[in-house]
Amino acid sequence: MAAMDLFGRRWALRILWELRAGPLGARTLLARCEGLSSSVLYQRLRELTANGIIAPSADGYELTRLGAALSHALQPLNEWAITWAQAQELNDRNPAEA
Amino acid sequence: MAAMDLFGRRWALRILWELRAGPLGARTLLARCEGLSSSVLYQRLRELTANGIIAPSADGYELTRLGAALSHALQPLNEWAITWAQAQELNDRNPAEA
DNA sequence: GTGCGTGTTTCGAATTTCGAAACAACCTCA
DNA sequence: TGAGGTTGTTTCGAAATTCGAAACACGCAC
Repeated sequence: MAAMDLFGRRWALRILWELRAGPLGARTLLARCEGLSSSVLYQRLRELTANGIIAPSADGYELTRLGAALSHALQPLNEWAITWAQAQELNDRNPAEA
Repeated sequence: MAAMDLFGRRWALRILWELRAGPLGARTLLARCEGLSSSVLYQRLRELTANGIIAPSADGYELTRLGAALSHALQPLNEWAITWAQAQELNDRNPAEA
């Protein structure tokens, strides 16, 4: 349940998503997440670090072993999101068949 | 990306989690999610309904076909959370080997 | 030293969430 | 009929979170 609390915070999932391919610096993360403010970014970075999911490295922040496993666990969610987006498009075009 | 926005809201994932086994009424959801306030619950229920993930039924709120697929997609995340919780326990007991 | 690119913190304003109370609709039992 | 219980839902002020922009610190090239 603690996981739901951790990820039920704005930008937490998104930050993990951006880090899945490799380490990124703080300002790069800010640039990639449009609408994310630096104050919240550093709050999330602290939380994720404290929970052993990411860690600071020479190239910025990177996923730990746990974080990498999480990234894999998030893959099905990503695939679902794609089919979900398609369903949304259909609904927008033809709201009748809800 | 819209999915991250939807789930990056407090209690959204938890509500889905509680509905995975079958329909639940609003007051039951409130009882199961300690700390969730009714105002936020109904906000989430509206959002999830608008996005075609849940739907009101005779027995309360239930997952739609899309919602059920999402529930499956969340399974790996749940498994990860278990190993994560174990790692957290270890760290609490022996913070040295971070 | 000056200028630039980072990492990070600070702070007031805007938004979100909490918490509790309330209203409405139903059902049951006298 | 109506008094009491259960559930669904809305409202509203207070507390917490997030935004947005500015600032400080540090290293590096010129």
